[in-house]
Amino acid sequence: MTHLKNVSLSYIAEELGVSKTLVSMVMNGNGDKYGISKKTQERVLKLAKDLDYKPNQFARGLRIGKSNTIGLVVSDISNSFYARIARHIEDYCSQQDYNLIICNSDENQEKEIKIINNLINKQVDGLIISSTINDTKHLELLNGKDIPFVLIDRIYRDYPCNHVIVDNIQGAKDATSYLIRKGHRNIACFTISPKYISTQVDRYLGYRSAIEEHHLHFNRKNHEVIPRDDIYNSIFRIIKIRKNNKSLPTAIFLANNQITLSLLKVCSDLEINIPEDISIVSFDDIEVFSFTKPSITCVSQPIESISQNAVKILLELIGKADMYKGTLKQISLETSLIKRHSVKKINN
Amino acid sequence: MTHLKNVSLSYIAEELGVSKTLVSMVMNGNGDKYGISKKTQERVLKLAKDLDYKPNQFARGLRIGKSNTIGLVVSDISNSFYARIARHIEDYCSQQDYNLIICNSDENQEKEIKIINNLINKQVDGLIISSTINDTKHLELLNGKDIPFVLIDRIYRDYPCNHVIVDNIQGAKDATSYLIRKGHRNIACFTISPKYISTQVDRYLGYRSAIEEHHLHFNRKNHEVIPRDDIYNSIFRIIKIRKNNKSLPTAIFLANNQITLSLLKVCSDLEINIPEDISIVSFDDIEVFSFTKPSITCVSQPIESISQNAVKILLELIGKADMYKGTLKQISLETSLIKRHSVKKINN
DNA sequence: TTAAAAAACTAAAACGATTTAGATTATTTT
DNA sequence: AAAATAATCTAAATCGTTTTAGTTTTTTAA
Repeated sequence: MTHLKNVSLSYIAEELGVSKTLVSMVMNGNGDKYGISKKTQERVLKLAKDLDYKPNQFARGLRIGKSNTIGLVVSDISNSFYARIARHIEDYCSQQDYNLIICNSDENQEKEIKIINNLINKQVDGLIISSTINDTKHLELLNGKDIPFVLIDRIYRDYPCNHVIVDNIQGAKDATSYLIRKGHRNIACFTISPKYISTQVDRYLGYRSAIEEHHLHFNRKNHEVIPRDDIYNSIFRIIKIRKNNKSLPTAIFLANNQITLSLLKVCSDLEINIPEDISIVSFDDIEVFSFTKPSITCVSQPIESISQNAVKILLELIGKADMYKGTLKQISLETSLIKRHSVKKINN
Repeated sequence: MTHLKNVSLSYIAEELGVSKTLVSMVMNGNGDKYGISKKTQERVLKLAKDLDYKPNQFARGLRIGKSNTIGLVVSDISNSFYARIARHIEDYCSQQDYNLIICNSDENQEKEIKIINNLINKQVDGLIISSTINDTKHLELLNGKDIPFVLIDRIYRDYPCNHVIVDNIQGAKDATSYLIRKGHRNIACFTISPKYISTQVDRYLGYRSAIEEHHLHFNRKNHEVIPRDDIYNSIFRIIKIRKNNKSLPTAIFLANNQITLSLLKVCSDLEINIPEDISIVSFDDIEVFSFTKPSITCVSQPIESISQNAVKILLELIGKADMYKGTLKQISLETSLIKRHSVKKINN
């Protein structure tokens, strides 16, 4: 393979004795539209193929203002939930000839702002964001620059925009109701900080609503917000104190998979048995949950559907920005309760 | 925030009544070098900041031929091992102002070729690849086009190039020797297809070398290659037959984490207890392994170091391609054996 | 045979940055 | 005050596409 200088439109045009306009038209499949003769089209296509011509994306992007790249912003791609989301998003993107730039915000607001600016700067055609930010300035920025985006997983109650989420309220309600049906009356709920994140708010709401609908006593002290940067220790403290007090709940609804993992360790360290001493239901179905002893009953999110819908909406927005301007695409998907072995039936 | 037309160099230049050459120089931090007066530099910087000027990356890329983007090719980003690799690679990249495009090959050779072509086409500045391909044509292509790349995880014995791997032979040897030291004499080894992948070859070699060094009887039948697309069933069959035959080994060295996960299920389904009936040591330390009952003894790879070294080498190559031409950067890192509870001591 | 219509093609501008090769202006030197 | 030098700054080409507004050539119609 000889190492030719980069093959450009002009080079092909020169070789064939035609204009680069013509070559461009043919290469973009518009030969017929512009009335280029079949014979010429074939000549162009043939040479382009022989020379392995690849249009320069910088030049193309400069001219038409599109990068065919979208950005994905999540807190941590190594978190199994986001890893699977990312995997499916990449699949759907690549099917549509889009590439995916993945960035991690680490639940750090300034970092996320930086990332979004960087992605704008990189001229991504659109963004899929699971945002950790408390306000909506970043979204206003995107709207101001007419850059399409879709929120996933987490949303803003008072700033409507395109999103694909899961019905967290219902999911949490299902989980809690299941515990109630199994005879539990004293059920705690652990959410994770920062507490403004919509998923955590909604899951708490769902938990609470199940408690109330079943006319159980609602005890404010049964809700704990676990600080994200010290999960194990804070759970350890909470459980230890309650154990000493003999005030352990009979069941806990865990609104986040990281909390659940730490709780498992804590229980093992404090010699508390699941589900004999405490029953648990977790949000998210991560791989680990089917391998633990006992395996964990949990609320499963339709990861593939979240991903597919997010990409679909985003690409539609990118394709015809004006057409969708003003319309909102908001999707809320159902969760499903996966019953395993972390819940014990109690007879009252 | 008024929605200005995109701010360009020329716009800033016009506003200030200077040339865009000057603005470009200042914006690239070359004001002093080209003798632009401090006062002018400040004026430029100030206005650029006020207008939130962001250089157009297409234009810049077109001119200087750099995208500040690198591509990462792995088989599956949702696999916890690669998810963590990706996470660290993204960290190091973003620290150096590079973005990361992640692609999944699905262990499909044609797909990987397509991906690499697409990434070349996208003008990535370099690639980090964990390749699934059997030959090296794709690498020759990259070399032909002078696109720097670094292989991770998997390499080609007879096609030397830059790489960062782990000493798989030693890791497997450590694992197997540990089993031997625990009194095991009949040790099987399960690797995963495709069998040409260097990691699997090397781990088998390490296993074998431990057996031989300890003067144990080497039994060819103790090595099984599990087909990647039917892991559970094929392990099920193997174990079931051996169980019926009473020819189960006392221990198995599992050269891949997916095999281990399936084996756990199989053992549970066939009511074989680990480590009482069979001891196991796995390659890779994935999160699950500390949560299973029993927890899994395994060979852990230094994921952060692999990632960091790969990025470091790649960025050096990108920076000064000619300087490194001909030199090879090859790094082999040490693994460590993490002792948990999946191995039983046997008294002979 | 010539004008009109249709078919096939093209020149040149534009996108927005970088960079080369100079031009202008200010300051020193003699 | 003229010449030399230093300090600032700039015009224009360039990267490789796409696209607008044509032009040229061929065919058809009268």
